[in-house]
Amino acid sequence: MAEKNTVRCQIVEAAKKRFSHFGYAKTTMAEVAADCSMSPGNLYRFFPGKLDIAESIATEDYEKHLEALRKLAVAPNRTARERLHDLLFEELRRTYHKLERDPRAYEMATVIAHERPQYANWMLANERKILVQLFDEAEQRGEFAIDDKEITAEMIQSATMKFRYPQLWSKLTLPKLERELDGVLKLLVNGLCRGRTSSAGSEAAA
Amino acid sequence: MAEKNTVRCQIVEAAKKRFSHFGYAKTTMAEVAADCSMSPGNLYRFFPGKLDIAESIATEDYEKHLEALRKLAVAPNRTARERLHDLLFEELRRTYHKLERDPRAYEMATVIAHERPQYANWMLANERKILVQLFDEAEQRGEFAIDDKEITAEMIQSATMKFRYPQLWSKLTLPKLERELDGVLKLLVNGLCRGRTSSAGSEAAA
DNA sequence: AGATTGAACGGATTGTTGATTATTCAGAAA
DNA sequence: TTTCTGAATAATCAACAATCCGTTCAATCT
Repeated sequence: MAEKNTVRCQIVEAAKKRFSHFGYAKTTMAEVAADCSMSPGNLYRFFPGKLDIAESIATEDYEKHLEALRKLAVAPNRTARERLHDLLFEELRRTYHKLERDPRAYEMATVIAHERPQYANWMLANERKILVQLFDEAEQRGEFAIDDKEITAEMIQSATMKFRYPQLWSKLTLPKLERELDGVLKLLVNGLCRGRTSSAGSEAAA
Repeated sequence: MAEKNTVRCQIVEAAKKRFSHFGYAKTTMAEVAADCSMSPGNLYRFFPGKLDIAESIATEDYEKHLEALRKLAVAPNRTARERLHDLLFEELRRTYHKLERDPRAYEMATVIAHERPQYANWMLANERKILVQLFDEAEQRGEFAIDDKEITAEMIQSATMKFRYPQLWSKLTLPKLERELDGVLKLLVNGLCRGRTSSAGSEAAA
């Protein structure tokens, strides 16, 4: 990813600096080109447009996140329930901290989400694959009983939507969001119906 | 509600016509006043401001909705699960159709949500009361086993957030939303854990 | 040939100005 | 006195001009 195509990388790095310092809108293609000692027109031999540079930056970061999620999904010595917990919390915390720390990230997320609606779907689909894998394993171990794993993964995503882009839909603090996610997860795992009161209560949330 | 304070009512009715015909922004206080044969200044003896007229209209409509929900929550000859289903579907369908039918409603919802953030919380709290009542009954009948009903109601609202203001957060069609809500509800009721596969499948969704 | 430039195009954005409108309040009507 | 008015005010909005910037491409360089 960082090896091939050095010029592309140079452009991405220059843009990364500008975007995070001045924001996406306030950065011009001419500036990025100048940082790379080339003409604006030449950028278009490497990217179809400005937005694609932003997408490239976002994707690079997201791939790291995905890798972290994959690790959590197959962590040894953890129950399926615990691993599901870890996945959802990692998702919440990463997004929360990213938007908290860097207000520019919010701008980029908004622009990409608006101009490339499919991008968010692609991310969801990636994470669904991880969930399905987790469910497969959980079923073999007899922890979960799931009809259609792909559909179930979609439902989990539906139900945890509020925690995926936290500060977009509420002004809640991270601790409050964590408590809420923990509650939702407990419900999703145990259900409302009378049955196992699953001795394991909520895990540490602070 | 419609009896006392005839002048207030007259104002609300005039505003209702204007708002739904021309929209909130394109309606002026002077026009509403003229429709009531009074001066603009006089409106302020009955409402603190323009937004409060809109809120009044919204609340009047919402009270009807709440009443419908209360009825569904205590419908005889229905299991708790079915009543929960009815509540959530009524919520989804009402909002969906309201925004579908009348683009002006979308404008008003947006303005109120933006200028009066507490309004949405008030609505959620109202509906939580209904959920708690439903849970109380369900527990007595042995259908659900719930620790803290108030918290559980919050979690249900969290998990079904996507279906509360449907076209705000997705471009899905009503049938797709209904299928998804059905899936989420099934998960919330039964849980992921192996246990009862609850012979009752999903109820009619189309 | 292929790679690169930078001036030129047009769509979007910004700043400015003038008009509109929510809200107030001193005073007129009842 | 209480109820209402409508002109005054300050904030917002709409329209227009000027500028900016993403993108293209004919010309230049290697």
